[in-house]
Amino acid sequence: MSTLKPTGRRRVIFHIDMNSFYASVEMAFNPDLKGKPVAIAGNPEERKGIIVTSSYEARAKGVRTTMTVWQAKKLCPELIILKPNFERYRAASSEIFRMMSEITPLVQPVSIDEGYIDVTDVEGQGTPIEIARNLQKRILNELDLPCSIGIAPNKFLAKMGSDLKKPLGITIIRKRELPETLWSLPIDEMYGVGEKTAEKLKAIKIHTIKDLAEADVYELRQLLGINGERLINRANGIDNREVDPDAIFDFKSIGNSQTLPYDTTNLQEIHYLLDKLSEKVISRMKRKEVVGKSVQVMIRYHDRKTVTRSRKLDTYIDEKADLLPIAVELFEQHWNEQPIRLLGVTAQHLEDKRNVGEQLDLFTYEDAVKKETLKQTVNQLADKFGEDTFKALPNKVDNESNEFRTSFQKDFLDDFKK
DNA sequence: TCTGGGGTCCTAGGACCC
DNA sequence: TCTGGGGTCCTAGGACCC
Repeated sequence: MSTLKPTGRRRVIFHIDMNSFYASVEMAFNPDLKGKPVAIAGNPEERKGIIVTSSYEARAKGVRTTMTVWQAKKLCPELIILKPNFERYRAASSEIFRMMSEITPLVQPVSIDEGYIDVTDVEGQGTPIEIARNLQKRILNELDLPCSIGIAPNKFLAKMGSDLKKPLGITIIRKRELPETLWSLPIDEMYGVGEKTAEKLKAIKIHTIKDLAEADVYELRQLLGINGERLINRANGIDNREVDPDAIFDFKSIGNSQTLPYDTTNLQEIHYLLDKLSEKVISRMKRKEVVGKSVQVMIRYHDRKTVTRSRKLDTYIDEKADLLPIAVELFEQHWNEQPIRLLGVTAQHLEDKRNVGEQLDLFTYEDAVKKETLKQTVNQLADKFGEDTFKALPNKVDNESNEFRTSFQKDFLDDFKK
């Protein structure tokens, strides 16, 4: 019994990818930087300073994302290093997405600097290539920012396409041209294949996307689980995912983490950081009007070994007074007393506050009724067994009252549904 | 002197229920 | 008294992406 998706329909999807986005925004903001090696680094002075983005001039000298600042400077002594300016990037980003949404409402932002649009049903704006050229020109002329665009019948191919020509490229990937456009690429360059998967694939003689496209489904399922099947499909140009404009609204977790300036075992510092992180998480939750039902703490030790510990809650929370004690408790229960490099606090199982509002009331009401009923039950049982027997048989009472409570809950919920 | 901070999705084992 | 197997939830970890 499988329900077939409405396939067969040819779609035209763009993937728009901004070229070295943060560095480009800085250059647009300060044209003196143009033509120079520029890099954006997390915290340029501290040990945790790593390169987040760099200009093409810096890349030419070997500067790469995730390098430490001191490594990058060794390769390129004249490198201009800037602190990230997120307000600037967010402002530029929302302008870009606004321009996309003037083409079609089917815009799906993926991150601050990339997104998909579905132009299948766009009319009166020219051919897909013309639409892409106009969008690219507009972003360049009005914002002074370069981007690359991939045009394809699905998201995966569009994504691969936008990666092929940088900066300022437009690449069309047609399904019938896969052997020429995609298959010759090494397996590491495929979206969805990271370091670990590439290693596993190479071990069974899969080196190019073509090798993957022709691989045995059963063998790959053994090796990579469901992902193996998916990767084979993608290598063959199959990807039915829709462009979903609402995807950004149902996020599933909100977390903040921070690497300490030095490894520590100092409880005061640790508590201070947990407090700060919890505060950030809560303030973001409030801004997005969500509540969470589970809390996770992440501890990274000196040797980068990372543990996560989480707890599911009975109720939804969105107050620091509720979050912080749980975070602290989780930390204290699971810290092995080794020096700590990084701490993180995350709220999970998020729900829209408005959707949960009624449920919150229901829970409170239910709890109240439950307590009252339990009291009655206990009294009834005391009557039934006699006060003395009752006290002597706590287990029996617990079982009886639990059974009663369970059946009561069912009735209550059934009633509520009507 | 190596390696940040924000996420999503998948897997696997144990508990628990039927 | 001895017993199978499926489904779901919870927790922890890992892979991947930008």
